[in-house]
Amino acid sequence: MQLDAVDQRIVALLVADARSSYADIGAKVSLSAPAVKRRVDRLRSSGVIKGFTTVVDPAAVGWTTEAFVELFCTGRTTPAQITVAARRHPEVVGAYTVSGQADALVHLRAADIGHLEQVLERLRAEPFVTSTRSMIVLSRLVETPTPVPALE
Amino acid sequence: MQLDAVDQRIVALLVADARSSYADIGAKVSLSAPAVKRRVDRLRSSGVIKGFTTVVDPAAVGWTTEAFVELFCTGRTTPAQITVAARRHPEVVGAYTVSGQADALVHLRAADIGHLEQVLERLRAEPFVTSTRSMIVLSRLVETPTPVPALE
DNA sequence: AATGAAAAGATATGGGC
DNA sequence: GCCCATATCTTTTCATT
Repeated sequence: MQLDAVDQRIVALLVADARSSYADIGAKVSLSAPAVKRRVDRLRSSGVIKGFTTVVDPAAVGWTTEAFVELFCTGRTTPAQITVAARRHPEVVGAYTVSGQADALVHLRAADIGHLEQVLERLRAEPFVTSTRSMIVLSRLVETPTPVPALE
Repeated sequence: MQLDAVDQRIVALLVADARSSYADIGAKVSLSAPAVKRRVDRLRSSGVIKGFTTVVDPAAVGWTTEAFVELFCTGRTTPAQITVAARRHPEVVGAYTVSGQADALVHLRAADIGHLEQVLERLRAEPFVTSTRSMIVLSRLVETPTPVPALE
């Protein structure tokens, strides 16, 4: 789908605050509220906007530990297999196939180090995983949503 | 701040859809709309809820390339220095200090490989960076918000 | 301290143009 | 795309537990 400059600004405003009213957005992009809503509906149904979510402080909900784990897999492993395995574990918040030495990179959140160790054990028990290399997050410096070129 | 079971369910519902109405949430947690609003206000002001955002398909807004870059830094580098440097680049969507060989891990999104290369050059030009190791994302298998133990 | 009911104002949403 | 009408939602006030 092709986005014009107004669509991009609407998306950028919704990324900044998903609960903005259509009227507020409209005031900023010089459209009426119904016009904004129609664009947002179109952006949603076309898949540009995948949903609206809430940014939660992980520590506040009891998840204080975070890690990135490189997976080294057997030769015949497919991305689909990794996906299925990753989705089995609610602690996996991100998973990517990557270039370089590792085959995949998995982003984990866990309650504490004990929980993390347990998830790592479960991951390493997957039949296609030959080895892993973990980076435990010491501090989260930056974490932002996908930037949208806003064309201000 | 201490969250009770109802707070956790409210947070989980808002993570699933940040635009749910207070009445809808209230119907699911057996509270009136004003009661839900008061809890959400409290969760926001206490920092449990950091904000509401929109999940965008990066490809749809012109960002087709993604990478994770390990940074190796000089001995005297502080997390604050890395934070400042990372925030200078809008392509940095995540940055973390980590245990292991690397000092930091940076998550980048860029329009294309050329753009990514240019960002990498800028990162490597930071005075405290001694070397980098890049993993280019071949496919995004999983990407979900922080899970909230929902206690259903 | 937290809740529900009611009321007022703001917003969402569909139809007509 | 806009304007309008109505349904729904948000938010404040107030009384109750």
